[in-house]
Amino acid sequence: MSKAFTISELGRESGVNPETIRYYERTGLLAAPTRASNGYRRYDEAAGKRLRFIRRGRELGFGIEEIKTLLQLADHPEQECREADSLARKHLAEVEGRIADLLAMRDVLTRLVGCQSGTAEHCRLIETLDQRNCCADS
Amino acid sequence: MSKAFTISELGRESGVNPETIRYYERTGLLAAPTRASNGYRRYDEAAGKRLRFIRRGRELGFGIEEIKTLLQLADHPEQECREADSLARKHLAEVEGRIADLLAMRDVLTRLVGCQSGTAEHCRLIETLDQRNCCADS
DNA sequence: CTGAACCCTGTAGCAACTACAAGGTCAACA
DNA sequence: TGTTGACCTTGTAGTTGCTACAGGGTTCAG
Repeated sequence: MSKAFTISELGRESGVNPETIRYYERTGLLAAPTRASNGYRRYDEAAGKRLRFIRRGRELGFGIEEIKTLLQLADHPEQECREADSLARKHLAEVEGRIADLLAMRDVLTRLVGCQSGTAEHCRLIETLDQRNCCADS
Repeated sequence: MSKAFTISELGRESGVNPETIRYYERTGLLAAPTRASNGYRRYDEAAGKRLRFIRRGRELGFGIEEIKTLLQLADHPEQECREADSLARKHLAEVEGRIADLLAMRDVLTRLVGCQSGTAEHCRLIETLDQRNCCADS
């Protein structure tokens, strides 16, 4: 009925490389598929859908364990989605924290690049690392 | 002449934990110090300065190998600082790339949180992961 | 003299892959 | 028919920057 894929076909179709697919199987994120008579993995459309779910979750920065939870929720539509929402909130807070850290780095780095000093002697970057309190707000 | 520190004193003084200091020594980032008669590492002020340099570099997001290069430059003030500058630029570009990725994640997540659907059936997050092309610009 | 708080080395774990090595399978082409 | 090349399999080790032991030695205070 539904088309069967080899691991590399599944990979191409869902944008995940085959080694990563095997890794997801090892870690229990993706169920082990049936095997062809030669031992090759055979995937169906449902596996593709699941893998795309995983890829999108990764693109949003969710970790493997978080995605496992989300997959469980997706499999049980009658469950409350409060858990998914709190997971998303928690994750959003982390993302915002990382953004803040990176913005602080960017600000300092922006001030440091474009140094015209010929030698490292008075290089802005080196001086900053060497003695100044580069991240102070004073 | 200059005060000697144990590894934990050095750690407290420079804000790096002792296990990390040993790790930096193993990877060649921090030179192996002299040893006391009991085999304990003995650090001097110079080591503290070097370690603070490393910590600041890490706070700016530089990798270990990059910091090794920067330390080399700091040790040779007569060298051209062009290398430091190009390293900083390259790193800044990476930081900006990561910021862009995280901002995109944040935008999507912001739209997804606060889902009021009682069940996972129509949960915004689950639906997004499940079938929608969450990152499309269409 | 006993216990806490250090120190040492070496190894293993984390996240999320990625990259082999060493072999088996299969389809196409000469 | 042979052989080439692209796939598939498993298992293991590497990546980055630490962190966390285990299993021992040392030092110091009470």
